[in-house]
Amino acid sequence: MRRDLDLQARQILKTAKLYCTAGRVAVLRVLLRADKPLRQDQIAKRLGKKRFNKVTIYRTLESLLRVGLVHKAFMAERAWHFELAHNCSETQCHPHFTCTKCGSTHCLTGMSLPMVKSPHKGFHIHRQQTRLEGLCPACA
Amino acid sequence: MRRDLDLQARQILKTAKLYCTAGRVAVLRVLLRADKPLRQDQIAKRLGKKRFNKVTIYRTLESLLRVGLVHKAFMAERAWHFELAHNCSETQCHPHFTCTKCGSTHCLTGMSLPMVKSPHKGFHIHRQQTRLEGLCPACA
DNA sequence: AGAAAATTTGCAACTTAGTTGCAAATTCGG
DNA sequence: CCGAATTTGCAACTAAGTTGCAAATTTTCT
Ligand SMILES: [Mn+2]
Ligand SMILES: [Mn+2]
Ligand SMILES: [Zn+2]
Ligand SMILES: [Zn+2]
Repeated sequence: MRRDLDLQARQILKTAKLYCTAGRVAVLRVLLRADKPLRQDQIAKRLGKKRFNKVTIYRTLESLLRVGLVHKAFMAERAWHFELAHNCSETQCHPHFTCTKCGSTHCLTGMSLPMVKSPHKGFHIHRQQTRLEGLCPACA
Repeated sequence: MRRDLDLQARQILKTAKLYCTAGRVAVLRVLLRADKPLRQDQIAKRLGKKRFNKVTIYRTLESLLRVGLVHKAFMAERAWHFELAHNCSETQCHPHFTCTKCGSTHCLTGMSLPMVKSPHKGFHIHRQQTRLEGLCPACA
């Protein structure tokens, strides 16, 4: 049902009041299907036939970020990782688990951690993000 | 008491069985005095008179990382940030707070969050790291 | 539909963080 | 002080991300 995905992407873009362009639809489709945060080069690869300039991909992600559809996820690597924000609440993104052995990363959606409460006077915490390290099922 | 700091750095290096070189002592001194994670260029600046090649600084940090004296802290920026690991437990580094208004980052040492427990079967969590966003006392 | 306005795209050139190979310099252990 | 082990600086390189601008596309207006 890729037609479905396409329609979904277009609908999302329309709702966000973003121009519905080929690039945006394609990138959004990739992100809708992704199960973990992706780098721009990974997104490019998954675009397959539909090639876009990397600048375009970055700018597309930027626009999706701007309207809050996408988050930059917090990885230990050099490059940025992007993912849809739809598994995140107002105050926290779901935790990400990275296996220290095989390097794979998993989104731990569905678990919400207790919100940290400000310990030092005067700090107002709006959002929190947690990264976990350890061994994944395959490596344990 | 900069002589003190120097001696402390040398002692630390000796204990870690690392060659006690000018570069390492200098970088370690900077980190010992730092109150937040620093990028290599920030470290370089703080070295002041004592100039070192940036490659040397990166390699120095690498060696400190190798023996666990230093951590890469988790920032939303492009460049890596380093800090001493002495405010971290075996299972978690202290949380870092970044102000969304002024951009300043604060180490929230002294608060230990409850360790996340693995929700999905098979995941073994060894370490966790938390990043907080909000308004700092000055900006609130 | 057709035209004008607004936005996005590709390209090429650029910036910056971090890496690598290698020869010269430094550190350490005896 | 000597020799082996390690670190350093340099120069060249890689890779991620950015910028300006003209051409192409999408949307809006009539
Ligand atoms: Mn995720
Ligand atoms: Mn810290
Ligand atoms: Zn694994
Ligand atoms: Zn602030």
